[in-house]
Amino acid sequence: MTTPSRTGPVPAVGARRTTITDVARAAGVSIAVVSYALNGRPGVSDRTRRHVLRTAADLGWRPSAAARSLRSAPHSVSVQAVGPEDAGRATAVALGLRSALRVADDAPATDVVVDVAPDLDTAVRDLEHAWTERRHAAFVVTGLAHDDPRVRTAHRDGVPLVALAPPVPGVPTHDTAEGAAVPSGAWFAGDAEQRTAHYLRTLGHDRVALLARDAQEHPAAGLLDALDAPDDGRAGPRTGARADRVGYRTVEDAAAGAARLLATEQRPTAVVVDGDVALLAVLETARQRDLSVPWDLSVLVLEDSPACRLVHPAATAVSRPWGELGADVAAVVRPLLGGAGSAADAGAVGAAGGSADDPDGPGAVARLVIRGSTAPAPA
Amino acid sequence: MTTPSRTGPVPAVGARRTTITDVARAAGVSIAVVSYALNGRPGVSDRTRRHVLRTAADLGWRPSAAARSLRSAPHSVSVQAVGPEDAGRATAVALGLRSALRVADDAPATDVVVDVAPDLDTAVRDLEHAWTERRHAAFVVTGLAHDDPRVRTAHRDGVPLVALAPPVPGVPTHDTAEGAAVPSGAWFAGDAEQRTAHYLRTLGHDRVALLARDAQEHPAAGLLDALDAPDDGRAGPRTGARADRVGYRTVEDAAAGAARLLATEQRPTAVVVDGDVALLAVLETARQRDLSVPWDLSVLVLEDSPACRLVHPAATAVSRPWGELGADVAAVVRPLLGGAGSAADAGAVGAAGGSADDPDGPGAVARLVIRGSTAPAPA
DNA sequence: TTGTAAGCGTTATCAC
DNA sequence: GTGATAACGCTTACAA
Repeated sequence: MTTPSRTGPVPAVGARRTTITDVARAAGVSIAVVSYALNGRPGVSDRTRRHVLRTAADLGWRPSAAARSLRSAPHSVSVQAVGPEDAGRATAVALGLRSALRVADDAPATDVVVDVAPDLDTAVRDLEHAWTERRHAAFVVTGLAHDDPRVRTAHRDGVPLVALAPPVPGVPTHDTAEGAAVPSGAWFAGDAEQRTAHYLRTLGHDRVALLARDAQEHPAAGLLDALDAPDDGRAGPRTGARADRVGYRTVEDAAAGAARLLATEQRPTAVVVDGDVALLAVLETARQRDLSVPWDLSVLVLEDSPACRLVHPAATAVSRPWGELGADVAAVVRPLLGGAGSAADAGAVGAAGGSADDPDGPGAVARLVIRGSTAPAPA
Repeated sequence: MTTPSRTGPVPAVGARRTTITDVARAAGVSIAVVSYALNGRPGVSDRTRRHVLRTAADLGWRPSAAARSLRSAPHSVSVQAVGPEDAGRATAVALGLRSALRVADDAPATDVVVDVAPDLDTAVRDLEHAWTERRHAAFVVTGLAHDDPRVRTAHRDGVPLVALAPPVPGVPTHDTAEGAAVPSGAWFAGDAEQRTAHYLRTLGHDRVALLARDAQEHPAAGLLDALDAPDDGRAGPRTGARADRVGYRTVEDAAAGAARLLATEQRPTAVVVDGDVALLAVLETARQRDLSVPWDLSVLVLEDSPACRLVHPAATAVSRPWGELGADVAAVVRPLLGGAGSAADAGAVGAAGGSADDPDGPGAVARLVIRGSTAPAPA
């Protein structure tokens, strides 16, 4: 496999691109043979195949994404990010997905792109448009808002949507029971909310506050429910801890919300925050009020980050391995890519999704990383 | 312009997509007329045009990106992010660019996608591949590494690359002098480094340390140069402040680096950090050593963020308006989009880029936001 | 003003 | 095992 020139000759600026027709002519075969050889399909002799491959490399041939997806299904996957806050998650998922999708080094490139939408409305339109134009083989979303319109839309139109989120009531999951040919549905990403609620309850916190961005994210909503409900098995005397929610939009909002939260006499014994911004706001406010974390106040973050490890005390956080979740998505998405299987293979998606009715969902689930910012509630 | 159904009928799941052929048949005209009408080109009577547009809307027609870019240039722009750290920047740029690119509400969608690469090598390959496949009309990169291979590659292959970064020595800028038909080159994003260096020098800091990620980013490199050099005009007695550089890769590295930096007797009077992670590391270390910021130690951040406003004291930071820079890119990129002008319009790029030889580059430049973390050097 | 037809680069279905 | 050839959806001469 010694390629004479690294990536083929430099394509001259204005030059027409090399097509399989060029390769066919140069190799002295027909374009059909070239197509077969290039796609690793049977029906070509090994000698011819090698010759064609070599010629293509020499000529610096590269597939045309447009022409390819004109005939067959597209070979790309879109990961959607809603707003700048979502960028980290979407990026991590995209990286995990693309590394899992790569099989050979120079295999028919399945590319993973991130679609970044300013807001949820735009995100919905992006999704509809991209789908009706069949721009991508599959769509991945991560930060599911409460009753997210994207899920409804996708379900209605049959969009191959993979939602990386806790199960959404009323939306079909990837289980075999459903067995739909279209993998639209929600993916379980661990039961971190339940475990978090249980952990806080075990520590004796019964006044818990939630400081989270205004867009109602599901993790937060799930946590509230879990806190309000009595513990699963042993419905002991302790009723659910009462959790209050404070929303914020801007950085200043977050700081103000934290201040308001800690000002009251009946201040919470634990504050759950949705990310870095709220974490820093709470820590700073606590410092100003001479509240010691974790002894006077426990703080728990719903999305782990480098900042959680750098603040003092380091923050207990729910760590969602977005990269690994992205990698898990590869299995669901692969059958949809025009590549090997034809459209008749769509049924196989049900099988791939079937691995998800493992109670823990995909292999990688959210974990609660306990650090120094949480302690038993003050007496 | 009252569209009967909002976005047209729901395309049935397995159904073939509606093509201009369908529209033509339904409207009782030829496909050429439909194409002209849909693209707002002259040569169709107003009556026919309205009829066609209406029919297309009724049928829920959407253009096929693949088919379109098979003939003409693609209508999409790619913004590249290298690694998770770059995600925020790239996302902001993409959002600014796409909002600036949108003219009408349902105009021929130019879409902006983010390509996220795990590392620089992959990024270079991504760029080469996407370009040779003519997947996008233009490519935008933001976090230029020192002597970034992407710039060289793009220059060599004639890739329409817009680099949002300080000027790179040896790489042609978007000035009219160059006048190349291909807008490959670097874009000026303000002289924040010089101003930062000047500011620190003015405050009397002559032992400055830089704590930055190992990938040599240009902002950091530029700052070092600026600090080492004597002040521009008045080359007074004070020689350049000596700046030392400490690199980090992981979060733990950053903390260790901060500790090492502040442990020495001859510790710097000011530390410049490249982002949130390093900022928190330095602040926490300072707190542990009972160093008061800013009186014992000044801290300055090279990339503003919400965290900079939430820590105490709030951190002085260079604020780069990536969203606005992205919007500025729209002017450069527009002529490249297959849309209105033909390939002959390529020369117009020189004109658009010409606005960049305004000494400040694009309209939006980096600013130094002075907050509470910087003060005169201790005596 | 409108219709016809020739591509664009690939894949897939035939014959040979 | 290989070679023609017809799609795919759209743009664009050029003809009517």
